[in-house]
Parts: sequence; C-alpha cells; structure tokens
Amino acid sequence: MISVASLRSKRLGARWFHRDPATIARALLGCALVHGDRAAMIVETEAYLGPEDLASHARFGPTSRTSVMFGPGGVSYVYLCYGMHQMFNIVAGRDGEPGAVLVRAAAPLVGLDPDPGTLRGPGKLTKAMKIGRAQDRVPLIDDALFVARHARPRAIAVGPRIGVDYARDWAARPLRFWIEGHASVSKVR
DNA sequence: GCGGGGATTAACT
DNA sequence: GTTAATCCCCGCG
Repeated sequence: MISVASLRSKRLGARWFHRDPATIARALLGCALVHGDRAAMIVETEAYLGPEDLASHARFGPTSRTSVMFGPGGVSYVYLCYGMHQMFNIVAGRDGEPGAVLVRAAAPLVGLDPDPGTLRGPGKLTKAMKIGRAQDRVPLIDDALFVARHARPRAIAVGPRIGVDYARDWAARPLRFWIEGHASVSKVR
C-alpha cells in the first residue's frame, strides 16, 4: 500500500542530486514526486545543462530567475511559461555546476485523479500537484515537497527534447528520457 | 522603461 | 496543421 508516509521514509538526500543533469534525469524515472498529500511517479524528464546548452535557461549566465540553477542540486526551480503554465524543475549538479531537470510527466499515485492523463505534460503536472511559484527554490529536503525512491523502470527510452527548436544543434541532443510505453508519457517519439 | 519571445495546452479548421 | 490565451523575464538603451 502506497502512502505519503511510506514514501517519506525513502526520501532522496541532497547529495543524490549532486551529479550531472542527464544522469539525474534518467535516474528520476520511476521515483515518486511528493507535494503535501499528493504523490506521483515520474515517467518523463529532460536535462538542461549549463551556458553552452542553447536550450537551457542557463545560457544567459546567472540571472535573477535562473541563478538557482548555478547552485547545488536538490533544490526546486519553478518558473512561468507562456504566461500561464508553471514548469517544475530540480536543480542538478554540485555548487557552481549549472543544470536542471524538467519533470515533464508523471503517473498518479496518491491523492490524485487516477486517470493516466492527469499529469501528462509539464503544465498539467504542476497544476495537478498544486506546485507553483511558492514552491520555487525549495530544497527538496522538505517535509511537504520531496522525491523518494519508488519503482525501477523496466525500459527507458531516450530522444530529443520537446519545444526547443530554437536551440540549433542542441535541439537534437538526446536529453529527454521517458519510461518506454508508459501511458502517462506526454509524447511518443 | 520597452519590446519580444517562450522547456504549453486545448480548441479550433 | 493553426492559433489564442497570457505574463514574467531578459536584453538593450
């Protein structure tokens, strides 16, 4: 029986996130994202690297919005996109190594509509999980917002990131990860 | 200050 | 395939 209480005991520590974004993005698949009394299994992620990555918010260097990406991993980064959708990211890497992982889709576990489409897509995910700007820059060693070990995916697929065609050659890099065949993944190859 | 664009979504034709 | 909704942030002056 899955519960928020049982997930809390399997929480990932800050150091777990002190690796490169692509490694974290892959390792997050199958983990549980918990906010308050809601929990969902992460099924799709994207890695965003440092200033060299033309798709990453870090490409302009640290700014008022993105400086959190340049700090230590294990901290949330939430921003508004297209004026209406919140995007939930987890900072990855050690202090001074910029990068983050966008959580693009998840499957309902606790306290959510069980329809697999409920958290399919980054904007829908934050809406369903009630994650917003109040959850920006929160260290995930938090009683209300954290990530926990949960399941180990059977097969993982890799491909180009979504919606970053402006990033020239970086748009084609294989930095999107998803659980092969899972019904809650936002788009298929 | 001002102007432009975006890590999206749903509802169109 | 196309488009509207909607607003904060960034770059420039």
